[in-house]
Amino acid sequence: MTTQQLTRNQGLVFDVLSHSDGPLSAYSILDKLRDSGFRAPLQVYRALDKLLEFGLVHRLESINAFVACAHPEEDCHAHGLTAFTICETCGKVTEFHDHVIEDRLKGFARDRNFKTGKTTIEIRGTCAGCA
Amino acid sequence: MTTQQLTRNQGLVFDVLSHSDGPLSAYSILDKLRDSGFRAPLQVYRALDKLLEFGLVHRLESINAFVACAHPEEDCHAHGLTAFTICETCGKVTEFHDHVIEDRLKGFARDRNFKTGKTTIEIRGTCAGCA
DNA sequence: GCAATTGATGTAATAACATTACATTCATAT
DNA sequence: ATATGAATGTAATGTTATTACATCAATTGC
Ligand SMILES: [Zn+2]
Ligand SMILES: [Zn+2]
Ligand SMILES: [Zn+2]
Ligand SMILES: [Zn+2]
Repeated sequence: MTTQQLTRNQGLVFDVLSHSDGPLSAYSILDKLRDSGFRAPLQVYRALDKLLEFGLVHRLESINAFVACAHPEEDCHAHGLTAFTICETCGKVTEFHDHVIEDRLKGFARDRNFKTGKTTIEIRGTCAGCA
Repeated sequence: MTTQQLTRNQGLVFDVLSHSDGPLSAYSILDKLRDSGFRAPLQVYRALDKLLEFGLVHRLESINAFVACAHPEEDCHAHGLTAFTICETCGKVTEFHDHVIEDRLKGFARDRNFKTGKTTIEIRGTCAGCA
């Protein structure tokens, strides 16, 4: 999936997210898109659902916010597990992939016959710049 | 912290959570405590804040719910990082601790001078019983 | 062409989750 | 007894997310 074949609403939402320097809530995305004709939360949530599906956007569960993928040109899903650091001071989000952690979690799930769906790894704290 | 020195509201909330077979939202805890005199969400949230602080309860960020710690007699905070599997079918939650993952995340944070606060690891999927 | 299907959109209403603000009560330490 | 800090009661509000229903657009099969 590339950014080319997005619908208008999906493209607008992705554009807002990828030009933001931090994660945004669905409602702040909505506010930024009022001038583009957005009127209701559902317009944002529907676009986000698709962007998440395409791997162009990530949802940060611990702060109820959304962030553009750090490498949307690749298929982020293909990287396997994605983990994040989230600075609680400046909002900066860093995305990373760790195969050791991934294997470890896979092993734990396999040992217990737990069928893994989506996995969340989020570290909240303070980034180097804000320390 | 043991369960002895809890206030009335904290004790009631902990009791509801520890007798539940799955995680509960703050509002469903509230509903279960109406007969005990609870009237407002804040009564639940305040008790939960303390129970989280004491390490008697965990918050599941990805489902906006709370669960009693699997080993409240020990100090769960002392175990370091806590990770969860969450069955999306039956709601069953399993808590586990993995030092390899913990060290790996610590290393990542240290390398980037990221000061770690709270870390969330949650695997949503299907448990063995529901497969 | 034209119905049928599917995916996307617009809009309103509502549900679910969480916090702010302020007054009061309780425990306990001086 | 009184000052302090912790806990509580209550109402109002703020924030996040979904349901329901109507409409529109692109695609497919005939
Ligand atoms: Zn990504
Ligand atoms: Zn920062
Ligand atoms: Zn625990
Ligand atoms: Zn299950």
